[in-house]
Amino acid sequence: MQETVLTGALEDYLETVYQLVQSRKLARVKDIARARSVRAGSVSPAMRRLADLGMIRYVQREYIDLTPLGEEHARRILARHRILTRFFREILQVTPETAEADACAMEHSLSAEGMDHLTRLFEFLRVCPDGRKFLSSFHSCPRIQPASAECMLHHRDGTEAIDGKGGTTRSVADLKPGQKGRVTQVSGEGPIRRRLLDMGILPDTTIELERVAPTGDPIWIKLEGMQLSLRRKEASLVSVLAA
Amino acid sequence: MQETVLTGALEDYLETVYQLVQSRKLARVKDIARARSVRAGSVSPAMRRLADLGMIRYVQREYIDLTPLGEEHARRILARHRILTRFFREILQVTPETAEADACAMEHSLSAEGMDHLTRLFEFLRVCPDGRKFLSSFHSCPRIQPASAECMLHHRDGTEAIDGKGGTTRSVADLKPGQKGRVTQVSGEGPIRRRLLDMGILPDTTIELERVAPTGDPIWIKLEGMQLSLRRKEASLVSVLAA
DNA sequence: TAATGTTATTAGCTTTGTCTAACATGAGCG
DNA sequence: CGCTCATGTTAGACAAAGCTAATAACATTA
Repeated sequence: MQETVLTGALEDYLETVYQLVQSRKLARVKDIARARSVRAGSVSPAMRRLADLGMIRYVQREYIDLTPLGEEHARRILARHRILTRFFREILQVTPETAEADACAMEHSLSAEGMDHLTRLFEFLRVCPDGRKFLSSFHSCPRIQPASAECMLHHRDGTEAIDGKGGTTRSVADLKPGQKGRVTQVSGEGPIRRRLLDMGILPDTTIELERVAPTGDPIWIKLEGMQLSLRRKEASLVSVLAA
Repeated sequence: MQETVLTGALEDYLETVYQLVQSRKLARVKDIARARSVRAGSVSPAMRRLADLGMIRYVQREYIDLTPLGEEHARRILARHRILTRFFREILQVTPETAEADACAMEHSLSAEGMDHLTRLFEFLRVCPDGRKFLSSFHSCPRIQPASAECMLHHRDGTEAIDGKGGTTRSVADLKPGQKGRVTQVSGEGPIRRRLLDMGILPDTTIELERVAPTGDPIWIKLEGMQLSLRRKEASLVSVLAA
């Protein structure tokens, strides 16, 4: 009954124990090992540690039982897991396996505040009419699931909306050296899009064109204080609002 | 130049090195240690491992430099960090420090697919008119920032919307033993709301009322195959659509 | 009762990542 | 030239998690 804190791995064990106790009324070392894809030899010491923390009642070689404290923790972790999985699946629409894996990784690290606000976002998207409308236009966007061309129009509208008082939208490739622009949209698909995002090019970041190679092809930009070089083809996919 | 993979900690070091090189043109062990809040003695071996992985050029006692490979990795990690931070701050509106901490924890574990879809969601919310409209109603909701009562109306509408063909909405406290309901809304604030969420009570989960104590106060429910007990006061905050 | 098989525990080893404390190196100064 | 100080490196310890292999404790079966 120490006053140490649960590590991620211990939280996982606790969650597993809870699920086993719920589903088949008993948790044995062997089942826990199988559920967590770990050898039995790793489970015993983990159980001892959980017992030291006052989370489980653990008499060697007998069945494992949660204390009220452990049950409370386990439920909290499981609830986190569930809402994260649902967020990834229902809102972001990633594949179920990825959703599961990402939820697993996040459930131990996300702050209470982040979790709380994410939950509110989730509820809002599912419950509020604005949210539901948004969600359906998000999910039907060709960028996520090829469907209608409607969304591209939205994007064009969006540019206007960000724009506000009618600045000129152009691509980074059309800026002149020394000119700055605020990113309104990153087009492109697949690896090329990923590359642009990997460089930190996102809506509402400011880009300054530093210089253009004599041939016109590699283009050097400055972004959040960093120099980067872009192919002309890449640069043309980034829409900016000249500032 | 091994073919091992970067661990989370090494990614953090790499990110730090990149930022130091960018901001002050040189990365020394001491600066890295300070930036990461570790002792210098922990940095040296980490640098050696990064060098083994071909991420940095590292001559002992001299300044540290990124290889093109390392630079690519660092940029990707940093971009993840930035978009996660922005998502937490701008979309979820958590406090800046929490946003930073949560982004830090997630940047190493989130899958490429999850990251990609999250980025699209972010862009959509910032660029698409539906998204922008939704976002502003989300942010002005009294549950996030006490403001107008407008959102509660939305919620009421939302219930209708989830409802669809006009079932009866009531609170869990009003169900009869054996009756089931689908959660449409979780009201309440602060710890009591947190407790309900910690038990896994979310929109669109199914709850069955198992039994009610003779006095009427503790209420036992079944949720995702688990038995839970609720105070009457808590149960009355959960709206369900009788199924 | 003895033999066999399943399950749990333990001991010993590995990796990662941290710490402290001792030691090394080089720069600047007296 | 040699001292001192800031900075880097190394060695040794420790904790968390995992693995394997040996052993212990039951349970079943012959």
